[in-house]
Order: sequence, then structure tokens, then C-alpha cells
Amino acid sequence: MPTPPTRPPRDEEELLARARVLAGLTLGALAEAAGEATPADFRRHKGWVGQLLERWLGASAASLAEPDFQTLGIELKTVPVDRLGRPRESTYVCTVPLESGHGERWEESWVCRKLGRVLWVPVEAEPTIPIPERRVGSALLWSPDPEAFRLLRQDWEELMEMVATGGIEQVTARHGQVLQIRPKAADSRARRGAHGADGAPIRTNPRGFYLRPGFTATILRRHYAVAAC
DNA sequence: GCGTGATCATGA
DNA sequence: TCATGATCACGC
Repeated sequence: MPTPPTRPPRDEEELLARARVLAGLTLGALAEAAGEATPADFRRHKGWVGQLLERWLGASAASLAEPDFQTLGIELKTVPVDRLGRPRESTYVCTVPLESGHGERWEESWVCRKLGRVLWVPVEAEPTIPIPERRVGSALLWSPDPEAFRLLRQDWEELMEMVATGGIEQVTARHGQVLQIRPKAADSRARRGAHGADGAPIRTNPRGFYLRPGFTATILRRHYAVAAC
């Protein structure tokens, strides 16, 4: 059984090597080897899997508005998958800028920068599998291809245009083909400064950008199609 | 209080 | 069954 690294990976190759070691291992084994307890359920431990993998891969920017692997410019995303390897949940990307983002170009956007290079790590999330027995899958180091890039850009521009013109309160999770905007806060009472439909300052629930499961499914499906050959 | 790590819980 | 809207913990 390996032990968690004490420093960030030097390069992509080292990061991938670390990830390959984890493939097939269970959450229980990784938690034990890292000296922590495996939660009985995730109701009060929602980010636990992500933080466990951060530790095992040597991520450096935990809970900062930076890529997880700062020097490499790589974002780590653990994705809960069903028995067929399909994502069970959407994937959080970043906060929606409610006051400063208007007029920003796609290329400079937080979404574009975060998704430029992503290490996807699938993790079994079937409710029937006890948490300690759930296995880590094989990781995929990914950058958007032209089609993915186009879809993301199109959604981002459309959503930010809505935020700028109609106001954030008009945007729901139903907008956006692959990217959506949903609440992202401690609870529904949390408030953040924003602009209303008429441009007047308002207070509203903080929002985040999320990738729809179908988008992530396409990424993983291609990976496994290749891996199976 | 905010951003990051996400999953939960409910209604359609 | 599935997606949306709500929620929980942590570090700073």
C-alpha cells in the first residue's frame, strides 16, 4: 500500500503516475493509509472524497480560487459514477461573478481557465456499495477539444449575457446546454451583492457554474472506449 | 463571510 | 428516474 505524497507533483507525468497507482484501490484503503476515518455516509461529509484524492495526489491549492495543482495549472475533479461509469452528479466549476464579470471575455473567464486542463478521477458512487468498498477509477488528463470548447463558450456567453441584461434572478439551472448556473451557498439565506434587471444593486443567493452530467459523461465515455482497446 | 470540496433531498 | 435547488464542512 502506498502512502500519500508530501509535495506537489513536479509535472504532468508525475501526477499521472500518482493517479495510476490509485486506480482500483478502495476509499477505505486510501483513508486508512492516510490515517483518517471513512465516513458512514456523506450527509455531513460532502466533499470528503475530493479532499481525500487531493491529499493522495498532492494538490496544493485546496479551498483557494486557484487550480488544484498551481504550478501545473491543472484542476482536479473527482466525479461520482454509477456501475457503467456514468456521472451521477453535475460537476461544480466555479463561482459566478455577479458584480465584476460583466463585459468579461470568455478567454479571460474563470470557467475557461479552470477547464483548460482537468484531471478527471472517477469514483464509484453506487448507493448499494458501502463507502469503504467503493473504488477509484482510472484518471484522465483532459483538455477541451474544439467541440467541447465551442459548447462551453457558447453557454458561458449566453449565461453571462443573461446575467448582465435580465439579471441573475432570471437565470435558472434549465438554461445552458452543457454549462448551467445553480445556487452555491451555505443555504438559501446567504446573500451576495449583484445587479438586478434594471441594473440596480440587489442582494441575491450566490451562484456557481456546473457542468451537466451528460457533458462529463461524453468525456469519460471516450476515455474508457480508448482504454478498453 | 467567501470559495472550494461536493452530495443531499425533493418534486416533476 | 432524474435534475434542480438546497445544503454541509473546511481553510482562510
